[in-house]
Formats: sequence, structure tokens, C-alpha cells
Amino acid sequence: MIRKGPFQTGRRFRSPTEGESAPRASSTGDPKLLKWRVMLQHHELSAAVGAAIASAQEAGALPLFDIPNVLVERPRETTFGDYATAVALQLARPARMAPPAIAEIIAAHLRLPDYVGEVNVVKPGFINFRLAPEWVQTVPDYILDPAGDYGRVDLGLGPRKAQVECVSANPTGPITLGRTRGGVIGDTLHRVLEAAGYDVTLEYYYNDAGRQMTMLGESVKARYLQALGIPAELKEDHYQGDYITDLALELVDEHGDALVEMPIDTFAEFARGRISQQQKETLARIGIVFDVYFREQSLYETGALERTLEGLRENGYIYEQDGAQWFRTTEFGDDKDRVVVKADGEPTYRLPDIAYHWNKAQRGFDLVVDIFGPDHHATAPQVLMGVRALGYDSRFVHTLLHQIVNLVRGGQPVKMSTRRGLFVTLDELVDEVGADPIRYFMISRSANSPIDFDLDLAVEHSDKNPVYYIQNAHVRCAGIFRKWAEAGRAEDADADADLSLLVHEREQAFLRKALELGDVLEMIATTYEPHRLAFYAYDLAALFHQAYEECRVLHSDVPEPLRLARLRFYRAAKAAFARVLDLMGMSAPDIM
RNA sequence: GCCCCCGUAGCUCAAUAGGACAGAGCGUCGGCCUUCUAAGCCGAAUGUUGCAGGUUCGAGCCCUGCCGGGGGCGCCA
Repeated sequence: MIRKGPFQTGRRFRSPTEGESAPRASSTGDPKLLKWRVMLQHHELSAAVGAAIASAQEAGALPLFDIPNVLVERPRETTFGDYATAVALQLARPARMAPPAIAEIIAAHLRLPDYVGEVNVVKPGFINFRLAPEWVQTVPDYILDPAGDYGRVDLGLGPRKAQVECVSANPTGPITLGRTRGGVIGDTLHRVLEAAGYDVTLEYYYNDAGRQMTMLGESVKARYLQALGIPAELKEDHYQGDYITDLALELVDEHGDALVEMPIDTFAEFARGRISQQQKETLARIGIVFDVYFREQSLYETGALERTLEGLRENGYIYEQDGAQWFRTTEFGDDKDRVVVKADGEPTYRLPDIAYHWNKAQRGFDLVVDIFGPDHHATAPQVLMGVRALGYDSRFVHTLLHQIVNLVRGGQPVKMSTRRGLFVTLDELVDEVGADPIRYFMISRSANSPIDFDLDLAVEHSDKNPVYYIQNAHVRCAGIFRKWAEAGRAEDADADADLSLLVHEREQAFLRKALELGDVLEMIATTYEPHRLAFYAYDLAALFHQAYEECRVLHSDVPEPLRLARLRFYRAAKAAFARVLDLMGMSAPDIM
């Protein structure tokens, strides 16, 4: 697919110094800003390279072959430029030519957008693009654009509905660290997908039916009776935690012994309500607020469960054996078939899980991301088998599996145990380290890697702690504006600053990185890898601190026009960090 | 026994559909606050990407087989 971009006439091999200074783009309606909004630069470059290949073929400079999708990416080394493509290497075989020669031919036929300052063909056959410095200077206006388009990307998919399901803990106890990781991954994804134009529903599936609820009710009732001095037994599979006793004592306080004859359900319902409320409040402490709490119980009440079983049966995937109903998962490559209704008539967890995903399919989501911990690695595929057995293409569901979280203190692993005094719940972790380190460290690793959560590092206030390192960038910007105001200078003095004065290498490096946010968001929205945001934020902060070191604003030596340009620069930097931190669900403090 | 994840610098981890010399942080060593901003900056050292084959112009990434670590394999969720 070749998209037509708003290309200007080709400026091939233009050197950075050769170009006239770029016109300022400060109003919202400016076509330059519009270009930012319309598509990411690498897509335009990709289209341009594709077009160059086609025109080289037309001119007979290249033989005829099918033009592949041209991948234009950010090279690892910034010395190679801002964008690069290896198509010439790919084309060596179909073109039966040496990659460098192909690259030269492509470069000669390129008609490039005006923001490209330089094109180089190098060694094995790479084509490197460098953004024009004059254009990079206008990035502050993009970041500060009142339309708020910085940190948004258009994936070109049109209106899309997405759902992110995460946490989904049973309402039988406090939120654990494993669930927290899933929650932070999910909420970050939720924020990024919204930035990428999705209408996103953040959803929590709520196991409030079946045996777990019975166990919960029995546990609370036993503690309740015990609190009244009535002998009661707590069985091994009952919930043992102190929070159960606390709930029981609450009932004693409120009702005395009036509930002794009440059924288990009464206790279960009370505990479920309380615990789920606590879970909700705890998650809100780290900025996770769900749009929908989907109750498993509702699948029973609406008859969805029966319809699911019937649907599977009608499609020939259900049979009876030993009194139980089996789902032929082997039809989809499973090792063995799985029970969906037990011999006692109770469904296993699989049936409601499948019913729930059928529900998701029927709600018309274009994309569903299910986030599961390591304990669900085996069962996730079975749910998708269910969706397929019900006649849906299950590819709209992406299951994202993550590894565990370990706590480390003093360089030693903290033994995970439910015993008192050890940090195992999210609430306790928030109490100890605060919300921001939790948000950051939970996405600081790829989901496939286990996390060692270092409790000492999380609260350390130094450049060793990435959380403070990143937030300090925002703090430093805020400090500049605070001093600016204290000096009695006008708040908007930099509104018409001459951005062409932003020629310092470190200013340019920061702005180039800031521009990359769109690429990062696109990547996350298509690969579902939010850890990239944590790495990006750190890299951006590093470039910021480097610029901050050398590019002073309030210093008496700084000429006034440069001072104003830099003020604009730091205003943009502040906005950029505010945006990135917000995408990560973290606060952007003005002072430490 | 089967399935999933991992194995990359002393440690913890990155590496964007297979692409450039494998990069960061921590730690180590050495510099920078009488001049505005040190919760910061600058510099140095560090690799047989677990092992052995294979595919490819090109492999940390894909395939096969081993070795090692973690997790999961219920008519529990």
C-alpha cells in the first residue's frame, strides 16, 4: 500500500546547513502541525521509499519485482540518523544486484518530505535519514500544541473498540503483587491504546460464583461464631487471613449474635461486598480505575452459561462421560478434552470463562487484551478454543501472559508468606513505597521476565532510582518557571520565542527523542509491550538532564533571545514529561 | 512425562516483522558544586548472547537436539 503524503518537491541529499530555516509553526491550523497529526514520519518515509523503488523500476534503473513493505525504523545508533531502512539488503535477491548499488538507485529516485535534512547510503546498503535541524527546532510547538496531539498517534485503523481485562482477582482477599503487575500492565496498555485512538474499556472479571464464595462465606461465619465464643471449625481450604477475622468482628459489632442462624450466603455476600470494595479502593491508590466490573454471577442469572453450553453442544463439541460434560478441546490441538460441567452438575471455571469471552465477542470489540499471570498460562488457550468452537475467529483476543514479582530487601529476597509482617499485598506495598515506584517498576521489565522489586531502591531519592530520575526532569522544568515567575518575568514571555536559536546539540537530541514518542506508542499499541514506555521515559530523562546541564536559561550569560527560546524548550520538555508520566499513570511533581 | 517463560557484561535487564560495531542501569575505577540548576553531569573498563548443529547474503532473535533456572499441568479458580 502506497500512501500519498503531502510531499514537497524532492530535496535529495540536502545538507543540514543548506536548507533555509524552517518557517515557524505556531498556530493550530498550520499545515505543518497537521502533518504531525496525520501520520508518523516513518510511515511517510516508508511510502516515499516504496515510491522511489517504483519510479526507479519505471525508469529502468531497477529490474521489475514485487515491491515489499518497506520497513523504516529508528536505528539503534543515533549516529546513523533518525530513521533507517534495510530494504536494499532485502532486495538484493529479487533485483539480483549488490545492496549498495540498489540503495544508491533508490536514494536517487527519492522524493522526500521537507523535514528530512539528509539522506545517506552506507556500508552494507542501509539508507539513513536525518531530520532537518530547522525542523527539529519546531518540535516544541508540536508538543505544546493546544490541540493536545503530542502523545497521540493515528494507526490508520479508524474508530476501534478495545477491551483490556486485567487483575480479575477473586473477591476473597487482598490484591497480591502478581495481580498488581497484571493491573499495571493492563492500565498502561489502556492508556496507550486510548492514545492510539481506541475507545478502551478497562474491565475486571469478578469471580463471585461457585465454590469460592461458599468457602468465603463459611470462613467468615466460622470466625463470626468463634468471636461470639461459639465453637466453630475452620477447615483447611477455608480462608485463613486476618482480614476474615476483621470482617467477622465487624459483623459482631454491628449485629451482635443476631446472625448466628443466618445462612452461609449472607456471610458470603457481606464479605464479597466488603472485599471487592477494598480491592477497588486499593487499586485506585495506584491509579487503576476500572470501567466495568463484570460479575461471573451475571452469566448464571442471564442464562448465558446454559446458552454457552448449548452452543458448544450444537456445534458438536460436547459429550458426556462419567456423568460429566466434556469439551472436545483436542479438536483444537489440546492434549486431552476438558470437563466443563462436573458430575455433580456444577460447571467448572472453564464454562463461565468461555461464556464471558463469548460475551466479549458479542459486544463487538475489535481488540481484546487478556492479561494473565503465570498461574493461568495453561488455561488461557482453552478459553480461545471455546470462542472458536462457538463460531468466532478468536484472533481479536490477544492473551498477554506475564511472569511473577519477587520482593527484594537489602539485596535478599523477601520470603512471600501470608504471615503477618511480610509485605504481600498491594496495600502494604503502597504504604511502604508509594504509588509511583509501583507503577514504574511493574512495567520496567518485559512481561516475559520476572521482576525483582527492590524495596530499598524504590524509596531511594537519587539518580539510581529511575522513578526519581525521570520525575526530577519534570521538577527541574517546574523549578525554572518558578524562578522565572519569582524574577517577575511575564508568564508567556516565550510565546513568540525564536526557536531557530535551538541549535545546541543537546537540545536537538532531546527534541528528536521527544518526537519519537509517537513511534513508541504505536509500537506498544501493536505489540502490547508497555515496558517500552518505561525505557523510553528513562532515555528521554537522560537526554533532558544532559541538556539541562549545558543549556541554561536563567544564567546571566544567556542572551535574551536565546533565553526565551530555551524557556520555550523547557516548557515543552515539562509538557512532554507530564504526558509520558501520565501515560504511565505516574504523577508529575513540581517539587521533590 | 507434557506445556509455557527464561538463559545476553560481575549483578538486574534492553535489543522495535532476521539487519549496522549486541546496548542501558547498578556495581567498579577516575573526574565535575567559591559562578545561578548535584535527587545532576563527564570519562574509563567489561561479552565465545548456556552448548552443539541447521536455515539465510545476514541469527541474541527462526528450526532441531541437549544443559541449566522458574512456573504450570484437577470434575480447584
